[in-house]
Amino acid sequence: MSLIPASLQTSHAAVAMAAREKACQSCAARTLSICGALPTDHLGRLAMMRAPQHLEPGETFLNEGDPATHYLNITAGAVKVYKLLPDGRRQITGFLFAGDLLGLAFNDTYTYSAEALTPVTVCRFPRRQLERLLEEFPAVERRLLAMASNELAAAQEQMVLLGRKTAQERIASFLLTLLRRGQRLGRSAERVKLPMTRADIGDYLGLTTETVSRAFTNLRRCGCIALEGACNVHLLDRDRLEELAEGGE
Amino acid sequence: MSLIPASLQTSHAAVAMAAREKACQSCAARTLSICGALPTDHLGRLAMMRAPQHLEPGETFLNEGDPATHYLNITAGAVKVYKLLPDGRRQITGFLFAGDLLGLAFNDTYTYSAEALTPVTVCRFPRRQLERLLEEFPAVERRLLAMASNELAAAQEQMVLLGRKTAQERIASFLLTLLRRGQRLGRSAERVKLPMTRADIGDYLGLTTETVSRAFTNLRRCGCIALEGACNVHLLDRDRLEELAEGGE
DNA sequence: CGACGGTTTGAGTCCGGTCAATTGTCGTGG
DNA sequence: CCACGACAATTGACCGGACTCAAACCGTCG
Repeated sequence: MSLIPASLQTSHAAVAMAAREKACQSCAARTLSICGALPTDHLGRLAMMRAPQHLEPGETFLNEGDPATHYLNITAGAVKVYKLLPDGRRQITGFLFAGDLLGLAFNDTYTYSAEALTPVTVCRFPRRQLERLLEEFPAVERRLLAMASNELAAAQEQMVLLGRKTAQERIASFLLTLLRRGQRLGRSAERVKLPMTRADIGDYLGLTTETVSRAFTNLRRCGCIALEGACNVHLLDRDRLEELAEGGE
Repeated sequence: MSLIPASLQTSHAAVAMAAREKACQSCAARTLSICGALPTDHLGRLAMMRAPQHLEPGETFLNEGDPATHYLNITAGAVKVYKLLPDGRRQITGFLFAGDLLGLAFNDTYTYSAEALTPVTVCRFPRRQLERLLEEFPAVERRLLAMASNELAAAQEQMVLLGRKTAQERIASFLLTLLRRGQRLGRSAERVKLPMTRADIGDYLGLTTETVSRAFTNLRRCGCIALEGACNVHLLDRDRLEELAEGGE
């Protein structure tokens, strides 16, 4: 069964269409996280608004201060979202992965920049069109509200981390958050992949590269984790890590 | 013109009704911030769901971990919202004032506690009822989504503060945020009232009481602010304060 | 292989935390 | 009206965790 509306199926050359359909089916599948119970044909319509866009690691595809014209749905890869101070200090406000939506927090302009960490695919939804869709399907709006609520709760958790936790606790919390997220997507229960650099982790946790590295070393020495290269973390003692993350002893 | 639906007007004793109507009219007026363009009679219905509730300073009226049964609209006074770590470290995630809504970030249980800073009035809206109303009036939902978006943007700004700013910059930012908020409510453009203690400010900005106090003293010495008692701040040099807040020199 | 970027480790410094004492503020009651 | 007590705010002295600067190490890729 095709997800593409009939009206579109006949309006393009068959070859281009086939490629496009393939791409957009996967886009549509990922887009489920936004659409919830949206009828299939409209889901297809949403996914068809734009062809997915591919980005290389290091590409900045969204700039703080630019007019906020699109919602972006990450359909593959990992992304960092950050804000800068005039003197160059940087705070990463979040890492996004497949299924995440970018554009929930906005005004007239984007209030953050976004950069690909790995090869990334995104679907760009023009604000106007999506908003028109919202009027038609309140269920989508409900879904967006729920997502925004979750983001808010996560942001508040991050405030606790940034305001009150030690370096050690921050790293432990960070690893556990990534682990939980991975588990929800059906990944391993004890292995975490870090697609970002130590500097990125530092900018996310309010630390420096060096402090991040030292904290990893400590966790390794105390037997909580094992590092397999710099980017693969094996969580050996999750319970202990949970304690450390909340300041238990 | 009464805001109370006719069905309710006849279902209670006249005397009780009069008092209740008076209380709820003011509640309804404040509730505008949620309802936007909601038809008047339904706005009244929303406001009537519960009589406003009065709270004394220091009263905790919402506990992290309790089942999330209500949305709360602050109609008067000031409130602090916070999260605790097991060992008692505290992070205040926000200060709320008249017109603010509590309950946007939730799951099954509240993820934060809330305590009155001053005498406070709140309107409690049962989740279920409000959600039923949302289905009837998508405009309200749109409004909630917009509020959540703003909260998210503010939360991200706070992450920059907590992760990357110095004590001095945090205090300057804090004062300016309060000032802007006050201005939007039609208050003075150069005076800020602080209904919270230095310890509260510290727990909001990720600092200690002492550091907060020292930062105020510095700002006073460099001529940016004047303190009139501990709770009234006169912003003498707003431009300089803006520079300090963003790390300009 | 060597070059380059990222990571780890070490040595020393500093901002903000801790502990302690003093001052200020406000409400109460003599 | 002032004295008192309680609590908040300020100030000072010292300390320590995270930052800074610098060097060594590692893995990847040409």
